Amino acid sequence: MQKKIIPDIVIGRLPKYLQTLQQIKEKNIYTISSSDLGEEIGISAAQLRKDLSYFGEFGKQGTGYNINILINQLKIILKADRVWNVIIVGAGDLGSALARYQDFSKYGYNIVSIFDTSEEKIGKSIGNYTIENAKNMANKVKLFDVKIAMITVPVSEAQNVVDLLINAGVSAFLNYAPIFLHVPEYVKVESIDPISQLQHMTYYL
Amino acid sequence: MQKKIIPDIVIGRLPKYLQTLQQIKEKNIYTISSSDLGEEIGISAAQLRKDLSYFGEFGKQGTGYNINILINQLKIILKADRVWNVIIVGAGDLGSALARYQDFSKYGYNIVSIFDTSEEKIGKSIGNYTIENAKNMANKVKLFDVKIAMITVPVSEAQNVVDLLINAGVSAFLNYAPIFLHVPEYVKVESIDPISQLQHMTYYL
DNA sequence: TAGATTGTTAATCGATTAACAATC
DNA sequence: TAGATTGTTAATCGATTAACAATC
Repeated sequence: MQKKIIPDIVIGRLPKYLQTLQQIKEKNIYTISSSDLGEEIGISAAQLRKDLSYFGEFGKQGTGYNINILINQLKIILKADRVWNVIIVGAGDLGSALARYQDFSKYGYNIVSIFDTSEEKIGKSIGNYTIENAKNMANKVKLFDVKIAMITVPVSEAQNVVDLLINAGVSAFLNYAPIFLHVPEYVKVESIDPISQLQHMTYYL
Repeated sequence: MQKKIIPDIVIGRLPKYLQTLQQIKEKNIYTISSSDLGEEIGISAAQLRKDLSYFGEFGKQGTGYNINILINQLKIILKADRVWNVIIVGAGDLGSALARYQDFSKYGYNIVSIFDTSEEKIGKSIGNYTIENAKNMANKVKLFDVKIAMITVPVSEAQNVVDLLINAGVSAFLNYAPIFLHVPEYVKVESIDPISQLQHMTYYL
């Protein structure tokens, strides 16, 4: 029996739902309708209900959605109900800022190591971490069953690093290098490129 | 006569085209076909040609696109052919990393100031900047005709900061706070939220 | 019960792709 | 010239929305 395929665009919206629900929960609100939640997220009520309906029936007619239940369900769906080991590759300004960023562990993304190739940087400490030699990446990945890597190396290195890590078993990349990464179909890449986002906006200015 | 409206999803792809073309140019290649460029970007040749055709006829049958010409055209379209003044609000780890990031000015985004409210931080220097008192934001925005702000303040402050800056004349926000910002229709917001991107990927793991 | 709101269907809207005449 | 590749049209595919019976 084939598993019903859920559009990736729907999956991409779920984290926003989860995030917003968690913020609403802080205000001691227990229940919310699709139209109120939609407004908070900037999405139509119909789309919200449709998106959620791919995964089950989480609401109640007349009252809406129980916030705690929906939060828990979304966490399960997104596999955000567990801890993932993550590495950072590249200990420049950005990699260092990421290593110090507290929210990753708060949301279950446990940073195990930060790597660099520079002799000058290896051994130095950043926050709670000591910069490790990039030569040990593959070992560490296998040892800690790391499936997720954040890439903050220069464009010229990015594809090589990614190829190496895929071989070692990594299958999800948060990519900060402004380059399109070529990866096998089963590997996921999400890119962060502020320059592109700025250019997207300046078009309209 | 009404201006033909170009889908926002098309605008969002143009920066990637520009970026990739600039990287190809470095290899001293002068001409590229839509299928070769498409492959490099991870997009179909048809879509690439369709996207570009919204703005003009930039290619030549038989040979493809002249890379220099296309780069220049894309820069004009995206208004990336000029210098924009930008401010950073929030001088935490992330704001500081952004202030040190060299590529913004390289691509025409001139950071004029970084602001914070913390007495401890005001007056301290980060890279080439001295952290300024957030109370002076509106003045600075007007003085330097700032249209773009990068927001790295806590979630609890983000909406207030944005409201204040919109009043001062800012109309484009690169938002690093994990919250949906409510803004008037003419204001653009692009958000960067690594946690959401990680959750998007862990769904598939 | 009456009002509110869900989950879902069908209609609409929009984006992507295949195909090809035009032409470099 | 012959081969390659564009720009564009029409067909297809997919996503969003409107509407409403079901029901809390």
